[in-house]
Amino acid sequence: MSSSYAMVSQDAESLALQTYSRKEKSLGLLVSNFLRLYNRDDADLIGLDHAAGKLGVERRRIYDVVNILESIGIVARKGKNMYSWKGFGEVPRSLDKLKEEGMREKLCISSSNNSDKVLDDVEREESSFSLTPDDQETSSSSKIVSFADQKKEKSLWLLSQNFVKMFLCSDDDLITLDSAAKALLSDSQDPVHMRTKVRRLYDIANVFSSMNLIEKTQIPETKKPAYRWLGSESIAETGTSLFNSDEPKKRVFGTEITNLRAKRNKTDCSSNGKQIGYKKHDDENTEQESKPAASKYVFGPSFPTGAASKKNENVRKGRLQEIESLASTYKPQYCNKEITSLLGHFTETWKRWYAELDRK
DNA sequence: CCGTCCCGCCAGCAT
DNA sequence: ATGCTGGCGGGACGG
Repeated sequence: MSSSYAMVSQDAESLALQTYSRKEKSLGLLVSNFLRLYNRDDADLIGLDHAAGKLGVERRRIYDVVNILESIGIVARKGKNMYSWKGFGEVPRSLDKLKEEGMREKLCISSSNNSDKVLDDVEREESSFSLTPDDQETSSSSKIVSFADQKKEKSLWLLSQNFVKMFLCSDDDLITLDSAAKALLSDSQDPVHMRTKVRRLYDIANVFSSMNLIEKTQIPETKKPAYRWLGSESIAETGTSLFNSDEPKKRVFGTEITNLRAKRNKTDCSSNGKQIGYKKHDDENTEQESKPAASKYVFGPSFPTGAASKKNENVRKGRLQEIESLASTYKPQYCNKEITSLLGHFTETWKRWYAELDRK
């Protein structure tokens, strides 16, 4: 049935498929793009749908990003579907607070030691920031007395903060996700819970890594992967690196890629009734592959949204369009050093893909 | 084989 | 009921 597709691009298709890498859709990458998207000027509000569309990912992923970023004050929830951009400048403040809290709670863990039962958890008190001046709220119903917060006991937001606290309060700057999970689970080392916790920690660690807040390394002896705290200076770097450029022309990123418009539909992408109306500029690619650095925006979703792993995929040959959109997406103009290096490995894939394109 | 971790189901709460 | 959130863990991917 869905096999023979007399098309020369058939090979390109498979190549694209084999070129595809999970890394292209990693949370870390998503966050990088997210940050880049909203760090411009005093970016104001962040609409979840807007972000999802712009970044080419499903809504669900935006929640992950936003929850983690909120844990260190980069964004703040404004309301339904809406977050506000606070910026990196807010991070040091948040970190200080977190450190203070952490010290107070003495939630730090020790490196591989029988832990004393630390009844961490959150108390039903506190947790009311409400700071954030400006806020033109109608000054009414703005005090969430925070009751029944038992739900967020497991929130990514809290986990993220606790993870940060560990770095801020621990004497040892190398922390493994296992130790973190163990510490955050108090003591019950139930393998199942541990596993789940670690899974979440991976997400958080990836996000912070992509922000250069922490760095992945490994413990000299054990060789076990661990994370090292880098601090907010690194973040500042990321944030200030584009202090001048601002936007030469308000031409944001034409990332209109296969936007999964439908809410939570699943599988296949049926009709992508969108013709990618990319900016203008010819930029017919075919030579940018010689410039590894400055890889800018990374496309989020893989081409055939669901064809990659689902069964009922109908090979659409609308790839051409996507290719074009991707080409227009690639705009070598911003050169963030750290991000560039961060995306170094990714750039390879990028280039290879272009090479393939060219061949075709 | 195992460390990572993407994906999206679906429970809970809000509207 | 519809829509927004976001735990949670199956199982695919990469080394």
